[in-house]
Amino acid sequence: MANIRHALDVKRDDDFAKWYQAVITAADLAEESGVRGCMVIKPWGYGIWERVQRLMDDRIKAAGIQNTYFPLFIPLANFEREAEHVDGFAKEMAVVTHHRLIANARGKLVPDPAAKLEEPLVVRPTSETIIGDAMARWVQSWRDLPLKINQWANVVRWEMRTRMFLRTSEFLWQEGHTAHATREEALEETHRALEMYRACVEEDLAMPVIAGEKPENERFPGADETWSIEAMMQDGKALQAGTSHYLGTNFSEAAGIRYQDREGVQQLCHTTSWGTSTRLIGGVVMTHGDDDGLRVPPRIAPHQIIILPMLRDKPEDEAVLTYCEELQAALTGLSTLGEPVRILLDKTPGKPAAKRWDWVRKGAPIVVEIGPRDMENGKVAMLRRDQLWNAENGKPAMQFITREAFAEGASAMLEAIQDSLYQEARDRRDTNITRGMTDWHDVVNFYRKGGKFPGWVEVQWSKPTGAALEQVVERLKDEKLTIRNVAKDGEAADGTCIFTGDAAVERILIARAY
RNA sequence: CGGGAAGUAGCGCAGCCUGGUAGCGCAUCACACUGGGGGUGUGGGGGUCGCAGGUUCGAAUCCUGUCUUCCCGACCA
Repeated sequence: MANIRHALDVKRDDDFAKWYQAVITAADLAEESGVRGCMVIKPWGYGIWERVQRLMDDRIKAAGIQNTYFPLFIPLANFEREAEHVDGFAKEMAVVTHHRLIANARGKLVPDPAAKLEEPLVVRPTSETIIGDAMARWVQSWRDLPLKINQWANVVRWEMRTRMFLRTSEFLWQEGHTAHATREEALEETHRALEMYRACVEEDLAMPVIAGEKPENERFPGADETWSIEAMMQDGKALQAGTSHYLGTNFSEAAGIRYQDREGVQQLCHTTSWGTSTRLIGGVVMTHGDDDGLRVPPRIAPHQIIILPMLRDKPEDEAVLTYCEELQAALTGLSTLGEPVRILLDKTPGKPAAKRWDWVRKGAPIVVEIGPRDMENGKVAMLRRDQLWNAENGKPAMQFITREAFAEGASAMLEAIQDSLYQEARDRRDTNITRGMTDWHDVVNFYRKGGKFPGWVEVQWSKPTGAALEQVVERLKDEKLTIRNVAKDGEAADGTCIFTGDAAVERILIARAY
């Protein structure tokens, strides 16, 4: 195989964490802000987020859920009403205690002691408690149910250790909140949201996931059930890509969300909440990125086709540009993956070759380069991001095809790229879930000598609770392992528990995780 | 929050030990050459050395504090 000069100087195999940072910089997704754990999301990164938002929002609305907006600040007292919830979040909340600054003796601005808030305000880490208040006001009768709302917002969680996109102090997300008359209805909604996430992440982000229920110790604070979608990153670790919670009547009791049923009796609502965040972008990087930067699945690419005129400050430039504009016109109005194709004619000044590598690093699905000779021959030079290299000569696998043929095939090609990115990720995941281990020592050895890509292990267990579960969690923790979830469509248990030796009741996925 | 490392030009780094007011590669700018393509040459531009104090005639360099980042833990949708 020929020597390839990759667009990044860090390789995934050499240092995955460093590579991840390099992709974010090279693809111009985001940068550090100087504020602890907070990032600036740059146009290409935010453009991808806007696509994710758009596709997710369409699905949310299609499910009959309405968007709302609730305040950033939540009275501290709201959190005190649900014991488990406050336990879960107390250690990571940003609190506003003053509303004015004043210059001190040294001329420094400090919070004005006279402007101390009677009751501190918490910067929302999640909005169950304030939305619960609204639900209590809005729900009176069985006729008001179900109540289904969503909001797109920023939230703040004061994490000890942050990582761009994966765990930032402030992040962007959507949080859905619903209230129902019955447990059955609320559970149905919990599963509907989970399935919506699975579909969006697999179909739109081309990121295969396992949907399933979290064990008791991994539940959202205050939830009766927590379900998640888990994705396998290219280093074999798991990323929780979305969660959906059945909250029982816990938050209804805390906030007084009650309705009068048909018999005139007061009943507590059953509520749900579910969320996905900008963490998904980190997942896209670690799922589809390669040694040349990012590869953006066409459905979430802000631009799917980049037309790059090879301008050289020569008289024929104008004709080349016209030829490019004709191509753009021929492509405009084409539909791909159910939407109008998104094309960018990149006329920005700069050396064409340098611009090409910028787009490669950003991960635009298709780049077409057009120079004077292409124009003469009626052709385009096309580069597919998912088939970047010619392995024989180590050069970019440029394809020269007629402009008409490109325009005709562009839509199908984008669909093929979307599909191939998904298939590649799914194959990697499927071949890296190891099943059938029945002895805990085998799992320990597997991860201790597992090399760079141990992947996940599926084992059977007896679903212990309480202290017995704590023991299991400790054993896992010693190996830096976590239980991801119990796959919803997984096989039934038919053996013994790998931890206790009792009869197994279900199969769990074990992995190292982000 | 504990242990470790680091912060010097857009990116990656050297200089620090043995204080004497900054340097390299890539990127960038100008010009020339080149022209199926991340090219070549010449010449430029850009940095209050994270921030704040201190020691000193003099601090990127030594000391203290602080903020930020990365790695390992603990914690964590």
